[in-house]
Amino acid sequence: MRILVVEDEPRIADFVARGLAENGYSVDTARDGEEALHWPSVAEFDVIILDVMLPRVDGIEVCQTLRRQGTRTPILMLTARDAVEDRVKGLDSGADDYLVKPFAFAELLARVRALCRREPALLGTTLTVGDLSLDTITRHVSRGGASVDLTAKEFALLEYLMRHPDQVLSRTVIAEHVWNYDFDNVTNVIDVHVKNLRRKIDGEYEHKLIHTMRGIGYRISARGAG
Amino acid sequence: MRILVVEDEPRIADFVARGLAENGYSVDTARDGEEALHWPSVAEFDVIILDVMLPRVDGIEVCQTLRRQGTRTPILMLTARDAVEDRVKGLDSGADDYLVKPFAFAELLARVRALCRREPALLGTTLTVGDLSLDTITRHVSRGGASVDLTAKEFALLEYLMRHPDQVLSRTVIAEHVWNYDFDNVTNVIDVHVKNLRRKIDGEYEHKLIHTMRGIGYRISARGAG
DNA sequence: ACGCCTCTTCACGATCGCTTCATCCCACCG
DNA sequence: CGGTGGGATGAAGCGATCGTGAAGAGGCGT
Repeated sequence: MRILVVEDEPRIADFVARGLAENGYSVDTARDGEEALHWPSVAEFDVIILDVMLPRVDGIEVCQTLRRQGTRTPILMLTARDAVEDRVKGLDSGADDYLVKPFAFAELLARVRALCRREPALLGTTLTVGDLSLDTITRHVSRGGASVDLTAKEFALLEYLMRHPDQVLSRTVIAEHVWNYDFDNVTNVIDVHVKNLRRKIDGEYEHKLIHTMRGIGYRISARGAG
Repeated sequence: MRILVVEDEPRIADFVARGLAENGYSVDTARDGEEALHWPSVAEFDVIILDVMLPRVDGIEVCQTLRRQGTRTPILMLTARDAVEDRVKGLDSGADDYLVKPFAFAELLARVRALCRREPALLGTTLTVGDLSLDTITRHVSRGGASVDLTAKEFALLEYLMRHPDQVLSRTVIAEHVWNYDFDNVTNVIDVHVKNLRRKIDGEYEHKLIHTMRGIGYRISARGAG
């Protein structure tokens, strides 16, 4: 899950970025509204966290612009504590939720999770493909009852695949969601991680779940072909 | 449904009590923390609404005392709007939810309803993970019968871990609950305390309970891998 | 005021996993 | 059936992260 944090104050930006990274998100940051709007493929983020008070172009304007461009990415707005108007304006401008500064990180995390959950209508924290299951909160992964332990990147990759089952995901798309922007797409990092994932989850099983679509990308599916 | 409202300001107390009564709740009120604690059979309420700012004994203290006495009644805490520390402290001291003043009555009502629906099994007195047990009231910790003595921070850390077994907890999240809000997240205090906890708890045992999830955080679990 | 205990800080070494690279394998093309 | 290009694989480098010992800072009771 990729998140864009738009925040001018470095301390807060760091605090948020680090916390999110620890919780398995790929994070990019922008220091002002203009930078946010010029961010390449801004639409590819899964969530955008937007401070209202920004130099140059303020958060509400950024939000409006994004919505006008057709971006549907969930936006979480950070507002000053006593500016009720901002909250209203924020929601009116197309934000999905707001959080009043200063806030506890656990609160931010809870709201980000809620916003992520929105897309896949699936309730609960567990993703399932065949006999493979992955709990997004406890980070527990098991296949056919046997638990599997994964590294951070492996988990992020598998989670992304499992959020889009039966769907062919190109390397570019995967890179965009599992890695952050300064990703060097000439390497075969993804291939290597896929290989390691396979060893851990498809390893000894007859019935493979991760499939290669030559020249296109990867697909996770309980069905064999398709 | 019986509700205890603890609030010193008469206007707010009246507003809340009256509104709740109109919605079919039986309401009692206390004007300060001391009165609240001396209320006969305080445990018999279905919900307690507690202002943080109270004369004599403040809300957080009341909350802690109640929990220490083994009261499981859901507590909704009313906090001032800009006091993040209060929110965090409130939740840590055993409150189930909080509401920032000023609030809309409809919101209060919604939260009270949510708390009534909740099963009160949440705050048992002893937490258990494998052969490790921790009593939140007596503050007694033992592993496999042998008692272990911990320092205050170690206890707080272990309690927090044990309240979320099998779950990976990031340092940011741990810091927020075990330390207070102005925590410097560049140090490795958490690591050090984890190390000391391990020495006391996992030390000589073959079967380790505290696991490191590299790049993510820590997890306590009776199962080996997670 | 003193000493003890706990919490915190710091520096350093060990470890782990992400990434890179070279090489091998295989599917699909003509 | 052989060539080609994309994918798989194993190993190794390196940087980030974690564990650890020791020492400083601060609080508490005696």
